[in-house]
Amino acid sequence: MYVGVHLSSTSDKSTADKSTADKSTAERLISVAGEIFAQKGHAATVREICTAAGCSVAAINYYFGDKQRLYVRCVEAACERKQRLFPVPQVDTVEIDTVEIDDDEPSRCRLEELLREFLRAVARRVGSEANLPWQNTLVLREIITPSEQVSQRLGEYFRPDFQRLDRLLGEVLGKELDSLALRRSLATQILARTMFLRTGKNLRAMLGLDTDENEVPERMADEICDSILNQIQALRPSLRDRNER
Amino acid sequence: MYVGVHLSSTSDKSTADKSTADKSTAERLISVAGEIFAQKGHAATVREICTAAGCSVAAINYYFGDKQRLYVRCVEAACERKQRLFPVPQVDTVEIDTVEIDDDEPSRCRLEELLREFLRAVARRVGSEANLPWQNTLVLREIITPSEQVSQRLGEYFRPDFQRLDRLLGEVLGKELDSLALRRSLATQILARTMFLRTGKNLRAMLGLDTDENEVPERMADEICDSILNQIQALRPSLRDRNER
DNA sequence: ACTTGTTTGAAACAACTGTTTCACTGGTTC
DNA sequence: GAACCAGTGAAACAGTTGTTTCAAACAAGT
Repeated sequence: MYVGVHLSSTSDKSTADKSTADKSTAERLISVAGEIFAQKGHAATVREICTAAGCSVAAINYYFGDKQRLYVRCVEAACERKQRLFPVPQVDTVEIDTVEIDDDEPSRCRLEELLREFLRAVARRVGSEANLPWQNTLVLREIITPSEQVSQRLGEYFRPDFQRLDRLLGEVLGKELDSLALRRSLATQILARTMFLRTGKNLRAMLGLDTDENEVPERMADEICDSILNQIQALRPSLRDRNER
Repeated sequence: MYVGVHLSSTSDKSTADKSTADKSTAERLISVAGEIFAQKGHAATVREICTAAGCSVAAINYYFGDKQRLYVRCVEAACERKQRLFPVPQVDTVEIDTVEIDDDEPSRCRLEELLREFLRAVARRVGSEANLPWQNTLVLREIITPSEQVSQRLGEYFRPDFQRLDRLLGEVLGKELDSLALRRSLATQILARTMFLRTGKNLRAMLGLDTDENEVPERMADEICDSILNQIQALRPSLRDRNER
């Protein structure tokens, strides 16, 4: 019977993933299974996973208990790797609190640069397919058709970053513009355009469009950030008039 | 041996779908299989499909040849139903061509209203979960992990609508602002925020956010349209100065 | 009634599914 | 050496998979 203690020796290896070599069997299983699960979902079979990982079928039950728990572990590993490889810049709340919220121009510029760095970080996380070949696909699958066991765990991964974005938007808006509805509207727009960094590639391929040069995540993040800041600017009549000199 | 001529009698039934009653076996199979495929992907089994459809397992091979071709038929049926139930307003090119492209205010208003109607239509298509319980999910699955046989067929369904959006954006921009890069940028933004009408629901549920009242597709389409028009407006310095009186 | 072609249900098919068992490594500790 | 133990491979397990077969049911035309 599986008791679930074998993985304690593998999770502390903080080295980057080598290509299916010199990794432990459990690590190889996760990366190989993650890729196959991303492609085929639950239709992936334990035999093709183990053949690709170069081990016998007994390994899955030995290390993870059963196929379902291997799948859950793959999603968790995907989130962990996304966060570790592309960490969101920690918004120092102290730094924010010391900034005066009124129309002080340089402090607002500082806040806008923080938002830009944040958007670049999450754009890198979603858009860099080379470093995350299957992780984003697997997470996207769970977003479209959530399974009970995984979705709440995914929520725990997303929530802190979302709250950070929400707080950041509130600071950029300033106290006379800030409102829950406006923050949600802007955050929704950001989430949508960020997710499209991943889904848009396939959609463009379907439409037969040439993959444009905006593929670089930072480039797209800047476009999103400029768009958001312009929309906020348009809501600030006093500042706009000042710039219209 | 399956010869693929049985469906000719079912495709001309243009009535709306009744709930698994009085429909032909092939139609019941498509709607039931579509729902199960949307939930479980290719992990769905022919037996659970046929049990839900109330027929024997032989029916799938009799009407569709095999499971894979039933799946392809489900995706096609999803696209057909989406287009039939929520048709995109046919932009009358004659009407557009007769409109002068210069800064004539009422004609530009007319073009912007055409864009708004277009965005509302595609928002209804993507956002109305009551009338399309599984169709959008199935199509989204194929966008994230495209299969060779289906993706090009999906492209043929999407392309005319996308080209119509592209043309419409060019007209709204006007000849002095229009450019391929700008059109693509705006179209990308629109596609992203439209797709999020569907994916955002699950994401909000994961984040524990209360489902806001903006769920109404038209409401969201108007928000997108206003945002797009404002961004275009910001690029038109002459007009903005005129409105700043 | 008889023939015709279409549709269905039950059973059977081989192949494959996830999981378990068990013998057997290779290494460590007494 | 002997005893231990995490880790592995090969085989076997019962159950399920997609597909096929075949006889029966059915409606329609002659």
